[in-house]
Amino acid sequence: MSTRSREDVVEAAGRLFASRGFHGTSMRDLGEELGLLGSSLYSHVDSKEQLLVEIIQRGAGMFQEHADRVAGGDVPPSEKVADLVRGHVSIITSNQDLSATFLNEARFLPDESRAAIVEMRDRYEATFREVIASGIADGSFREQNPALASIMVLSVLNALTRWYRPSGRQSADEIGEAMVAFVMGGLV
Amino acid sequence: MSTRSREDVVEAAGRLFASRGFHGTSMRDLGEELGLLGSSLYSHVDSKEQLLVEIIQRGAGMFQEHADRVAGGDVPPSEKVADLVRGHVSIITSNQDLSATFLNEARFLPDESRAAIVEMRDRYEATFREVIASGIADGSFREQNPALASIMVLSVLNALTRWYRPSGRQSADEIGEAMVAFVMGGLV
DNA sequence: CCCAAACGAACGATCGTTCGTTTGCTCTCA
DNA sequence: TGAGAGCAAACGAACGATCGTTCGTTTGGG
Repeated sequence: MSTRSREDVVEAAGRLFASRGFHGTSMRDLGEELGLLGSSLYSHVDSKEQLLVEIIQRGAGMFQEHADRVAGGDVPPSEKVADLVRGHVSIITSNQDLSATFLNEARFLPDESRAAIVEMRDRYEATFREVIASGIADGSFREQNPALASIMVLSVLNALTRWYRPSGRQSADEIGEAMVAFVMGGLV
Repeated sequence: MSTRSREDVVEAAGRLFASRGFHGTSMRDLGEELGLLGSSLYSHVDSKEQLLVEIIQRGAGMFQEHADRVAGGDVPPSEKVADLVRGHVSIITSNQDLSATFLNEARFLPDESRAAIVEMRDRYEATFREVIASGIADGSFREQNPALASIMVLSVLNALTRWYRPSGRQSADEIGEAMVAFVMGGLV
């Protein structure tokens, strides 16, 4: 029997936390997923909480980088919104467990790490809000509350973690384009 | 010290399941919320699982009735979509804990009751899908995949359980109208 | 005085985690 | 080439805590 890496453990934890929830997953469950005893996981990891923190930090980091890249670009606001949507869909569809755990289990983080994650999430949402506000200012979008608009856009995107299956009828790209169309229509 | 009713227990359970999750809430937590010991809850309730089943069945029932009422109405599809949206927003904003538990914790139901709930949820989504399909057929909405469109609409609505606070800046009605506008724009 | 409600001790199961031991691969050197 | 040392990985028993739940007892309002 071959040996597992720390990365294997993190990946399996992401899978189980995403499908059964953090509190619904025991270390023995996680061990079984890897063909190990629960106690053997402590050769790779300090604690169950550390696993949650690490997974969620990775998730938050992916979205953060994406938002910063798009926000820094030199294109009109409506195009930035489309890019934000496409990138968000791409991140979720190609990192489903990480994204689902980040979006659904962050409330179970220990206090110290939760604050940092909440701040990253707020910054991410602020990027959407500001881009939408610019689009309203330059007339690309109709007059509306940018905070509420950004929440609705993110709602469409984040729900992907709940229903997307790679084996589904439409490809990730097709879904991305459908979401761009829906969101742009909702904003104009 | 006054006495608690079974209804008090169900309501408190909805509140805790919504905020801490089913597996994150112990019977002793729930007792404490009511000023009781965990064991005292069994004067009102058979099991923790029964509480989850009852809360989720109530939630599912509310959405079900709403969809059936709107679907049976004699108005054009685009108006039905607006009514579906308004009613959905109203249900969530006035039954937040019930809705959140229904939408987020249904995966932890015991197998027997989960099947029935999944079927109700599928029927509810089918109502949205069929109304949207009618709207496409009569030219109110642009050509598009009705299944994907209904998922996106419901994504906007269901995310309400995650961010709506009665003390927030906009009233439930204002949010409802903003969502009608966003969704109708996304569909046309 | 009755009876539902609440108590509080206790049950077996499972939780996250620790720790001494065993396993089996890799590297070294005769 | 092969014996053996070193070491990370995995084991498995065990820890105290907490889980959902049971049950005999106490309590207090109608």
